[in-house]
Amino acid sequence: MSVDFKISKSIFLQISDNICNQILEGTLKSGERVPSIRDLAADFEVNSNTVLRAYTILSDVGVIENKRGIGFFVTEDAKQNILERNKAEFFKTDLPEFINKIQLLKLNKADLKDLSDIVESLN
Amino acid sequence: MSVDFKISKSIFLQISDNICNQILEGTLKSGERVPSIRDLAADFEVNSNTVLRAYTILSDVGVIENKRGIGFFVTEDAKQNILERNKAEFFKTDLPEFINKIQLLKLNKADLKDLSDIVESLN
Amino acid sequence: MSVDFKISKSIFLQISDNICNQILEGTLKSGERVPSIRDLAADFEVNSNTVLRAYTILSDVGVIENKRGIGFFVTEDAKQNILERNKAEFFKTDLPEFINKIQLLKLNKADLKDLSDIVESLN
Amino acid sequence: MSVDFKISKSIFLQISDNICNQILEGTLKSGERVPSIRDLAADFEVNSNTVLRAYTILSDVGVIENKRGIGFFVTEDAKQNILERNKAEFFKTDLPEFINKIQLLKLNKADLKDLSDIVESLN
DNA sequence: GTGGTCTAGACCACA
DNA sequence: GTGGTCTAGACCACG
Repeated sequence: MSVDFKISKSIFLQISDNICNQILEGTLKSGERVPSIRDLAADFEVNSNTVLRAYTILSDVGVIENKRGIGFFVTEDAKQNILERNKAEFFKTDLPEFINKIQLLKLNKADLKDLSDIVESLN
Repeated sequence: MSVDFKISKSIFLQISDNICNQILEGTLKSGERVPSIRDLAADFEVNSNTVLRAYTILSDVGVIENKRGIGFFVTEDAKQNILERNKAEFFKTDLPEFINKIQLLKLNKADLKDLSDIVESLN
Repeated sequence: MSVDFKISKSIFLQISDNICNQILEGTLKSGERVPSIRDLAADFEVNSNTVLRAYTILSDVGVIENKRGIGFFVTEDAKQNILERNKAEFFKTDLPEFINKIQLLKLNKADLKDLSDIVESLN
Repeated sequence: MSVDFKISKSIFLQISDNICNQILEGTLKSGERVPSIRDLAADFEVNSNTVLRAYTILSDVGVIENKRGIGFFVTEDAKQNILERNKAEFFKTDLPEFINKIQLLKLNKADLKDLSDIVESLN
């Protein structure tokens, strides 16, 4: 695997996002072991400390947990945990900022047709 | 004025955004003088170098212009200028990311009712 | 049995403490056989090397002894032995640290009523 | 300053404890700047990453906060914050374990006279 | 000057 | 084998 990291965001955050997304998508399931720090560092071609940092953060927020000497495992409530955090962040920050931009830029309905269509197609 | 800067974004960028927003809102009009670097630094309780950096960027993109010895002034086409830049940025980055988040978080119509209402009320 | 090990202390130490406590409580008596390494490893869901390490330590300090091919047994003077070691450790380390904490946290008599009652009820 | 760190505990934890204790003692007051990472690293003769780690933890728990480009400062509610955390930990873990040890070791009143005296002298 | 990120690598305890 | 700590040092953005 060769991964391109964005320059605008810390690598360790991109790694933790990557793990979270795999959990949300179902690629990684509760109880499953995530790759060892060394393996993931090799895959991503980064320093193992960088992966460790990502894993430490995910541990702190209860998405993965360490079984000593064995590795890190996805927690039971990882998925829900991630969704809750991300939703809270979305409604607190992303949505207001987005609405603010719409109004500041004086966009019109036509500009946002794609968005409307997508929202309309939701449950 | 006591301002809370976000940790995730450079202060000088937040300051230049602030000026741009004031121009978009009409608080600052073409031809008007923007606050002196010293005053704004005092207001925001930041280093004056930080304000200078924000003003330099705004000068570079033609939103304000320096009249030596007098101060910085909002250019004639500042508003238009900002709108163009921000719109391009919005459609290239903000909108796709926003849509992506909606889908990752599996939000439903009800979650986004506020947004829909606002979009619906546009021209 | 499913046991929660603390993260702050080695598992093998927690296992040896567990055995010692059972001896102090009388659950395990002198001359009795302690669980086989395999059984205990299965009970605790740990690697058998980890149990072996705990047993090795307990053997070294004369709390259990190995009868080759049969298993580990509680020694005659296990209880006495443990008490002496633990008391020495208690007065040298635990008690001073505990007192220090009481003072740092500026606790009052009411906070420590439970403790006082227990101490008062001793011989 | 030459500091002796205990081998049984991570240096970065001992550093964060050290800062907390200075705050509890009043040596460091709310709003004051804590030493720069580099300075403290030099004082303690450790790597600056080690100090950074200590400071990061203290930031995460709201004991200090970063003013970008300037340094770390003790938060308004640092003292209360530390006391609350430590007290919660004390009543949840330290006290029960301590009481448990008293009983397991079958200590008597005489053994704990010092402790009793200290408790008795509290408010 | 400040802190923040990342690397390379040593060393350790633990399972 | 696993992760955890620490070091030394480079490089960066920011104020």
